[in-house]
Amino acid sequence: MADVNVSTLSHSPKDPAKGAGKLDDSQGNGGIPAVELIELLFFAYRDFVGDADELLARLGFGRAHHRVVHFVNRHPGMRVADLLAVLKITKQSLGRVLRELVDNGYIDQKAGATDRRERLLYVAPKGEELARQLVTLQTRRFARALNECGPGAREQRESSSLP
Amino acid sequence: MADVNVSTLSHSPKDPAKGAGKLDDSQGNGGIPAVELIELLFFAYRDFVGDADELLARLGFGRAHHRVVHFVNRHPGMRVADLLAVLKITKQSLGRVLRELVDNGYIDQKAGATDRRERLLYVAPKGEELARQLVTLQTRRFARALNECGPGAREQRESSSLP
DNA sequence: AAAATAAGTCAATATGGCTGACGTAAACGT
DNA sequence: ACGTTTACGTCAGCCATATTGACTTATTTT
Repeated sequence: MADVNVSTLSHSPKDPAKGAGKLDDSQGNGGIPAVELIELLFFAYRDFVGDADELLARLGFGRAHHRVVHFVNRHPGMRVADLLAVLKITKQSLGRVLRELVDNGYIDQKAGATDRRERLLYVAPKGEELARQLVTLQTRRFARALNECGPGAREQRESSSLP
Repeated sequence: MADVNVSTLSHSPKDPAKGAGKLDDSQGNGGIPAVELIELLFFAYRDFVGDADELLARLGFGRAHHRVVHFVNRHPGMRVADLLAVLKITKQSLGRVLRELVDNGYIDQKAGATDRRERLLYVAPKGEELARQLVTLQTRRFARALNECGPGAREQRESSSLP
């Protein structure tokens, strides 16, 4: 499950990067074609989030719950509006997820001190523990990914996994 | 729409990184806490894919179509099985998306030369043009993101957008 | 000839987004 | 003090994308 692979497809007659355009290297990315960065981001996100998915599924949660727990853990006392702005989803979408987390004791809500319309969000102990486990999982994957990106990683990648 | 922001939330009483664990720095990530990398990946993916979504929506397509066009463009002649392995979805999920792309003339299928059960995938001219446009969009965003990550970017980020 | 493989398909289901409409409580403005 | 705005919640319905399971068709392998 660790295959952040890009280049080794069994049947690839021609391949040569096509007219894809490179990034202006003045910013210091090592002249990597943009297309490769794009793919890298796709694979990173796919694998990265996959690990956590398994743990979450056992609790009956999904990625949406993950994101909420994560950000509330990182920014205790944030308002619902803040969370909406960060996630860039609608309040209706958030609503379901947030309610489940509150009902199951992962997130606590408190009315704001100065403005009592606000519902400030905090992780309950249960939620903090979950956040910790998720971060651990993802940190491990990051460590593995960075290992593979060390010196000589490129050659390694060229000749690994996939079909 | 360029806000890859993390740290500036209006109501954040306490914040101090909590017990999150840093990556072993032996791999040369600048000692950035893992949690920040995790968030960075989330924001990157969210914004990154958002640009393309608009263009795709106008064609009646979604992210799934994007991924297919992208990978087929990158690896012409790949088999359906290869695509499934790369995307890590089921053939039923791929089926619908692929059919739409073929029906609308973005993707061509040819029976394999040696094994005629295989349906080798190629982008049609229409598909190549779409892929080109999408890469251009994403490359632009990458360029912008890298700009913001240049020297001094950290301080900039601390004092920008969000609510 | 039989078995395995590549692909396609039907059907049912779940998740996580969305829009639109509406309700409630609290704060703000004039 | 009253009307407006804000923060949040919720009902209802829609859509895109993913899932599992069962089955078909063609073709290759054994």
